[in-house]
Amino acid sequence: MSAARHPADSLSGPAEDYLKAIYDLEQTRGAGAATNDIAQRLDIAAASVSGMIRRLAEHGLIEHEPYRGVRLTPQGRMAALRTIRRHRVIESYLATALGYPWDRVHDEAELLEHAASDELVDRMAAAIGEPATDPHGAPIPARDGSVTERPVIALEALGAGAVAVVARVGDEDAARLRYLAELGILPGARVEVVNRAPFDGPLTLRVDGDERTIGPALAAHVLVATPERSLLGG
Amino acid sequence: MSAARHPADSLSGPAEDYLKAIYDLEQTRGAGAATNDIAQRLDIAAASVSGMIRRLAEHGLIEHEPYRGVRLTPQGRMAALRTIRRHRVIESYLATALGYPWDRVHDEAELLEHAASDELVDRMAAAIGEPATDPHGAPIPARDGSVTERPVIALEALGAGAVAVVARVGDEDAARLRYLAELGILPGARVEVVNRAPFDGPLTLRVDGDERTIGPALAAHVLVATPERSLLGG
DNA sequence: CACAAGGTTTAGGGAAGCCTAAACTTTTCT
DNA sequence: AGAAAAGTTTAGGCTTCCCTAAACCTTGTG
Repeated sequence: MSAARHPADSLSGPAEDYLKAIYDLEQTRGAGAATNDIAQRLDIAAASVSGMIRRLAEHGLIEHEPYRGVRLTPQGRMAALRTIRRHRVIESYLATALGYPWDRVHDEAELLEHAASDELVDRMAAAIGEPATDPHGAPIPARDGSVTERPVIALEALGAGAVAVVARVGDEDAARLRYLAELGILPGARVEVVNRAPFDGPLTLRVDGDERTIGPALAAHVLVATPERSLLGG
Repeated sequence: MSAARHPADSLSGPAEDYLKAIYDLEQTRGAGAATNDIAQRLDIAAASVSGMIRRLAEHGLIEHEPYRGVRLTPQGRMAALRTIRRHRVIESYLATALGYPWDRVHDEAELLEHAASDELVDRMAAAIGEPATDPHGAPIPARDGSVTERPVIALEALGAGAVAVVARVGDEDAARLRYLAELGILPGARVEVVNRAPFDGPLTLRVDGDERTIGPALAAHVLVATPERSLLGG
C-alpha cells in the first residue's frame, strides 16, 4: 500500500524526462498521453514505458487509466514545469553567457537539467536578465510554475499576403535549426508570405529583404504571431 | 572473458566518484587504496565497494590485488583527472561567474561534474580566464591530464616565527570553510606563526594584522607555501 | 604458534530502468 | 459481427549500484 511518498523529493533523471514528455503530449493532443507516444518520444520500448508509468503513478505524479493513457496530477505537472524551466533557463544561459550556438544548446541542457539545483538555475536566470523565452522562443516557466503562452499559429497555416513575426521554432533537431538560421527564420524575425501554393504546397516568404521558399513540413515547426491576433487578443 | 572495453566511453557518475576517491587516496597514502578507505570516503558499505572494484578492474581502469588494495591504471588515472578537472573548473566558474559563496561550490560541482560535457567545461574555463586553481587553491588539471602541484606543507607543521602564504584548504566541509574564511585564512593570505604550543598544541597566527588561534586538527587541513621552500624548489 | 581482531570478499537480495516475447484489450475494417 | 491490426500490459531477463550477513584472508598479540 505505498502511494504518494516523496513529499518534495528529487526525481530521477529518467522520471523527469517522462514527465516532460507527458506534459508536452498533453499540451499538443488535448487528452491524456498514450503509452506509445511517450515511448516514441523518448526512444524507449513501449513495455518499458508501462513500467515507468506504474512507478510514476505510485508516486502520485500521474494518473493512469489502463489502455487509455495517462494524465499529470497537479503535483506531476509542477514537477514537469520545474524541469522545463531548468531546461530552458540552461539553454538561454548557454547561448547568452557561454556563446553556445543555438543548435547545440538543447542537447547540453538535456544533460544538465537533471543535475542542476534550483539555486543554480535561479542564479543563471538572474545573470542573463531573467529572459522570458529560451533561444528558440519557448516560454520559460516562472519559479511558481506559471507559464505565459503567447497566442501563435503555425507559419504553415498562413495564406498569401500575411505578415507575421516568428515567435518560436521547434528545438529538438539541430540540423533543422541550422537550416532555419540560414534562411533567417529566427525568433523575432519579420516574415511576409509572398506566395502560397494551394493546399499544403511550399510557401514563398520575404525574410529580411530576401525571398525564401520553405516546405509545409518545415513550416509546421515554425510558430508565428500575427499583428491582428496580437491586437485581438487570444 | 571481457576486459578493457569502453575505449573512450563515458563512465557512470558513481564510477567517476570511485576513481576520484582512489586517486586522492593514492596521492595521500603512497600505496594502493584500501577497500575500507574508499568505502569510508564515499559513505558506502565496504561490500559494495568490492563490487564496484570488480567492475572498474574489468574495464581496465584499476588493478586489483585481492585483499591488498587497488591502483589506478594510466587509463583510470586519466579518467580521474578528467573528472577532477571538471569539478574544479565548475567550482571556479560558480564562484567567479555566478557569485556562489565558496563554502557551497563544492556540493553543487559534485552534482554537475558528472553531467557537464568537456566542451562546456572548456567554455567555462575560458570564460573566467583559465584559472590555475579552484577557489580552495587546488590545482586544476589541464585538458591533457597534467597537474602542476606547488610544493606545500601543512600549516600545522610550521614552528613559531614561520611566515607563509596559504596555498590551499580542504574543500569538503562547508562549515570548516566558513570558519576559515572568518579567520581570514583564504588561499593567498599571508600568515605568520606568532606562537606554537609544544607537540600538537594550537597555533597563534597573525593574519591580516589580527591575531588568531587555530587548533592543530584544523591547521592540518590548511596547506601553505613557505618562502624558503619556494626558493629552494621541491 | 594460535587465535582474536580487523579488513575484504562472496552470497543473496532489492530498486530502478531498460529489453524482447507473449498475452491481452481496443479499434478498425470488411 | 468477426477478424485483423494496432496498442498496451505482463512475464521474464539483464545491468548497475546499493544493502546486510556470512565466510574468508591477514595481521598483530599473547
